[in-house]
Amino acid sequence: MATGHIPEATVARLPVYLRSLTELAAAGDATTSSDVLAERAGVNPAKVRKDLSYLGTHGTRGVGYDVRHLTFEVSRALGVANTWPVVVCGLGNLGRALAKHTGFTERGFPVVAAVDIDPAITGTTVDDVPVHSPDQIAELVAAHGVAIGVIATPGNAAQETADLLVAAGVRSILDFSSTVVTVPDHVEVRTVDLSTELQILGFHLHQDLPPEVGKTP
Amino acid sequence: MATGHIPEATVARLPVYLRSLTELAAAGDATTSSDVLAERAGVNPAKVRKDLSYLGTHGTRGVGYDVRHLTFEVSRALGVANTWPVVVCGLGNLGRALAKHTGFTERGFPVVAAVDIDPAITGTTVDDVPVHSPDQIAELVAAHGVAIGVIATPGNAAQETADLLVAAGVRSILDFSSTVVTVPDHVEVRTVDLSTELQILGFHLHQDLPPEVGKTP
DNA sequence: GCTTGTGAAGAGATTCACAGCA
DNA sequence: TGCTGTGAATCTCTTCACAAGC
Repeated sequence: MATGHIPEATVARLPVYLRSLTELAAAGDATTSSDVLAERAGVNPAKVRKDLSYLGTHGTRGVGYDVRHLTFEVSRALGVANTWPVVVCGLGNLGRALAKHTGFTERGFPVVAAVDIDPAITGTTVDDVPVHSPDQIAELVAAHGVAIGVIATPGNAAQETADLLVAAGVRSILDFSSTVVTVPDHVEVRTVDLSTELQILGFHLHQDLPPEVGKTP
Repeated sequence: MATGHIPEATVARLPVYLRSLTELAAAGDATTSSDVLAERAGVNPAKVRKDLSYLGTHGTRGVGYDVRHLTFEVSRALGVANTWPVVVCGLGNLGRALAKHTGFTERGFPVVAAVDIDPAITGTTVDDVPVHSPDQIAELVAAHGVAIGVIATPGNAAQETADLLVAAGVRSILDFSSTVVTVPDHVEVRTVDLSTELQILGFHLHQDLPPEVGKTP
């Protein structure tokens, strides 16, 4: 199958496959199979094969996939050859951790700047990342070719921050702020809400509990 | 409809609705509608109505939903009345930020302890959260009734940490480690992988680029 | 009037199961 | 023989569209 449209659900799994492939290569494996990849990625083997078929891959029937070649194909599909500079907005506990996180740069997402409203820290650096004031977002985006804005501000500043990022031309936002930000259609937002994740886990813990009495007071 | 099984996709949206309802109540609104909730949650109004119908809600046709009552029903469905103590494993940049994060306690997920392998910090505290060594996980879980383990260790320690948590009786894990951890069926794992999120955004940025030349070298 | 609640249709993702081929 | 690639079946989630009812 030729490289056409790749389903979202598949896109979300490609980074996991890529990581598994890197580990397999490091372990010296030249070939692998959908079973092995599925085991490592924690999914069904048929799903792996279908996912990879969207990339126009060619594994070898009876043998499996060439690790090096598949790594190349997954990498190309994800566009990991590109570097997308990131600006982190909001330097609370989480923002600071994200600004310091070295894994981002390794994967092609260098944190080129941070932004915070506190004048006491603008002008300083956090692990070599310069801290600027929010009204410099447009300049920063232009100067560094920033592609992705990370919002780690308190909830009440999130929309405002998103507006600044969008106005500056950023087309992708990763939002940690526990709020729903509204952006134009051409901007993609992914939300990571840590409290929501815990609440989902809490829901299932709660469900497993014996039924309560007095459900309707 | 009576409170029966609630679809996963719905469960994942309930915390967002709950937050919207809290804001509406704070703003003094006594009633609201699926349109308003949909707007705030960034979803389709029909989805809101269908989601709420799983809770066995009773809005009023022609009027809408009573904010107070709906808040109560969503809260009950999520089980937010419960408190689920959390232990944070791994005190790197991210683990430290999570241990300090005050929003968790506010939502019923107090961080009662942290765990790290570095003997230099065991015995200390991070924002009043005591730091212990990993071999004390079982004790900590038993002593505090820990329900949820957060894994913020480097990838190579994640599985080992998960095993300790599971052995100690933890039934829910929130994994930030960029690895797939394997656990028994009765344990629920949710994975939050920051690099993967960026890679998904990168994929779409890359897709919007003009087609490259030399796709197959 | 206006908004809920819900069958039914539609879209998307997952899984099965087996033909195809090294 | 063994593993891929994929049509078909299935399941899940979303969206439509409208009857029900204040």
